[in-house]
Amino acid sequence: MQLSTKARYATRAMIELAFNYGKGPMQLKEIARRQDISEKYLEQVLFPLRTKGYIYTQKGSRGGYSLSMAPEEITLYDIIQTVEGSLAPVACVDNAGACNRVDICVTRDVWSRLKNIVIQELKSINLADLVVEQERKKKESGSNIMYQI
Amino acid sequence: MQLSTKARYATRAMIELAFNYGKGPMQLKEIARRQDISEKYLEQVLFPLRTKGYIYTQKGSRGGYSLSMAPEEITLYDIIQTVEGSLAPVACVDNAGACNRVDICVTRDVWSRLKNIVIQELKSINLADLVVEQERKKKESGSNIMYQI
DNA sequence: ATAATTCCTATTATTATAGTAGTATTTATT
DNA sequence: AATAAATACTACTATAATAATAGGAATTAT
Ligand code: FES
Ligand code: FES
Repeated sequence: MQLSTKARYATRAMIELAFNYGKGPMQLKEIARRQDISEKYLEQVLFPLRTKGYIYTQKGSRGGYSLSMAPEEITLYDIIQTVEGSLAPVACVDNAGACNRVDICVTRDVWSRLKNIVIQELKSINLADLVVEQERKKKESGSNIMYQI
Repeated sequence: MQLSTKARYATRAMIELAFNYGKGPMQLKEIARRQDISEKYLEQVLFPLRTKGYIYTQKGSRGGYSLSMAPEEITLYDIIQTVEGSLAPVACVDNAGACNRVDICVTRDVWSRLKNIVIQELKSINLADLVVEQERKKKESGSNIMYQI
């Protein structure tokens, strides 16, 4: 039940973009540097977020990444689901064909509920929430240090 | 966020033992056969459940496995936590030293809540619940077939 | 004594994750 | 038009975790 680093990297990068929202494109190199993530790997991690339309990329010189909608509109669920795929703890929750006796299985209902409550929780948090919370923590801790997550 | 087969095998085996509760020891071979799990692998999977005291094993001829407490007293959390270890989606939730800026991290709180709601859900279901539900499903489906999960 | 069982340890195989590398394409700037 | 700086794309490699297999030691009812 561990979250993949892919999901964590994507979340961290998206928070960077949320901080940068409205300020033009931010380069991959910069995101990777600030978050201490391999550039090439981050590139692959972010790719599906682009195809799903959460981020907009501008190619060429002075290009970069930016959110393609307001931070309020992007939830943690959107991000994690996009890079991790389904949040079902077992395959048959999404695809009944994956197990051979789904009609009589007692745990499937449990896994299904589990999936739902996780989704619900992740949907309840958007990037704007995280930015606000980040600012609050920064102020509270008196630290002006670059954040890292 | 996939559940390991280890966790699923353990759950299935424990449900078998719950069905067999009060009827003496049940052999590993029998559990493995009914659930179509490799004997040798299941042996390893069940081992920690014994050391944690959820199951009692009798060695030697006519030996076998049995629950060491009533099915009501064993929750899915007990089983899964025992074989999978912590349910924290990221390491720093259990061990603040795992990340370097836990004081200022905004997602850590999210992961922590996620862990808690999953635990709460898994704790709410015990083996007796599953046995009852299994019987109900069997009756409802009119099927007398050996169950499989 | 024997047969049937769990206990223990080591090894291997398989899969998924994480990371690296190199080239192609696009675009702002000069 | 040339150049430099960026993303896009594809392929490969390394690492780690999971799943499975194997064989013998210890125990116990018969
Ligand atoms: S039917 Fe898939 S876990 Fe039971
Ligand atoms: S401190 Fe561990 S995820 Fe942020």
